[in-house]
Amino acid sequence: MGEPVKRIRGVRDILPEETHLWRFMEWIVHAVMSTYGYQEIRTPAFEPTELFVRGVGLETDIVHKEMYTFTDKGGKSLTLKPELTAPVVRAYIQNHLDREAPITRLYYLDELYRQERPQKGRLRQFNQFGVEAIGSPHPEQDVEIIALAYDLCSLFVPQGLTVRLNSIGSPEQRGEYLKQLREVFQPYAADLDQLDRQRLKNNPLRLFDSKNPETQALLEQHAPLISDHISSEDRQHYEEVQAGLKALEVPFEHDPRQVRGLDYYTRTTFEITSGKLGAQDALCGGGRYDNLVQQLGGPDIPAIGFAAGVERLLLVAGESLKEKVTLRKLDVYLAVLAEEARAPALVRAQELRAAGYTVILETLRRSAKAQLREANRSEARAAVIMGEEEVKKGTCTVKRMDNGEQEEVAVDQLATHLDGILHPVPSTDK
RNA sequence: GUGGGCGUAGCUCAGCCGGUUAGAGCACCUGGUUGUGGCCCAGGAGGUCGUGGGUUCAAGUCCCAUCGCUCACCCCA
Repeated sequence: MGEPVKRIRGVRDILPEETHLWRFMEWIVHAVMSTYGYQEIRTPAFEPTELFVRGVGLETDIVHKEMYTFTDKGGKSLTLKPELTAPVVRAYIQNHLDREAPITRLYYLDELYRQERPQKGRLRQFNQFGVEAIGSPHPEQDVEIIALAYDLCSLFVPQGLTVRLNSIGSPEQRGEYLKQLREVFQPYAADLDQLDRQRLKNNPLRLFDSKNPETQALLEQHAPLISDHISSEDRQHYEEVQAGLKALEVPFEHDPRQVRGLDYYTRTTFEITSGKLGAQDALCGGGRYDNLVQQLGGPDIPAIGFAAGVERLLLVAGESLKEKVTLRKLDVYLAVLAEEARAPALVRAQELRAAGYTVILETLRRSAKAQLREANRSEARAAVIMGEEEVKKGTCTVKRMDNGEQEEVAVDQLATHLDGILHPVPSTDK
């Protein structure tokens, strides 16, 4: 036989005890998205590698070291999608959605792949839902997107969410800001640890991500804040976003140190974090990307979007979600006690299913005791028992699993009888 | 790629300063009922102690290596 084949690192099996939570979450996402007028888009699992290099940015870690890239038989470099904004924008451009309407509201619920070292809240294959609103440059669009993200996350995690908001302005001003940041920090370069010295050299914005308390203290004292160095238009935009969120009573905090890892962001960036999640505390992240559509060869159209991590939300929602989501109980366990009952039992099972009952049929030829135990274990509301006698008489024995009462009924009365047991007249119990 | 923690039954875990046939709880199976569940009682099955090497009279236990899982760093949802 040989060794069993094992699951590869960083991926997960989602077993029946959990799949119903996934279905619940997916259902909610579809429902809420449609109340906001967003429509679902599905893109391929893989794309030309170039899409991510151009869209996400060559300098980012995602492109740099996390992509599953392979060469197909034609020698073309393909990549399993590590994020969804670039593919959605590609699809938007390729299908000329910009010519259908001046604004396009898309959402997705999809699977991504990144070759990282797994840890809590981070897998190599994972799911995100998110939206891309392509067309509007105005702050009310930002507000709507953030409100939508907050709405959706709150439905799963009602407590302890924080919305962190920042504006990183436009690329033109950013160059100037980075220069300043570098200059201010240069004198302290020798005090930084190796990693932060690298950051100072390559991408000083990343210094804000440092977990080194000394670096954080230096930042506190000396670093200029990016939100103080944006253009007056950008500032105006940011203020209107904040005003809009206040009007909607979406709680948020201005986080001047928030810098996001993807190259395409402009102006508004935001994050929803949980605190109960360990080191990977972001449930949701997003922002405006006014230049991406053009950068990927489309028209000059502004856009904004977000993505939320399904696994992370489930991790935080966990137990409380399990209490909320109940499974439909099994109606009937069909026990077969004699050889001559096997064929008629198959027929009964199909009839009951056609009538809308959930039915499990015994196929292991076990003893009566074992079958009833199985009925109990599977939490069936009733056991329908068919043996020698019943077949002879054209009846079935129906046993209620809650109180043990049983009664023999004619085959043509079976559905009616079950109906009386399983759907009792509504009483005070809920 | 780097660092820490952990690998003993299907699951959760005991197993002392190395010492005799490696344990418990849960789950599973059988019986206590000619064809009747839960609770109880009796019994049963299930283990290359992650793997390989070393030290020793003797290794689940000590040492080395290796693989796996996990948390964290980097970075992100």
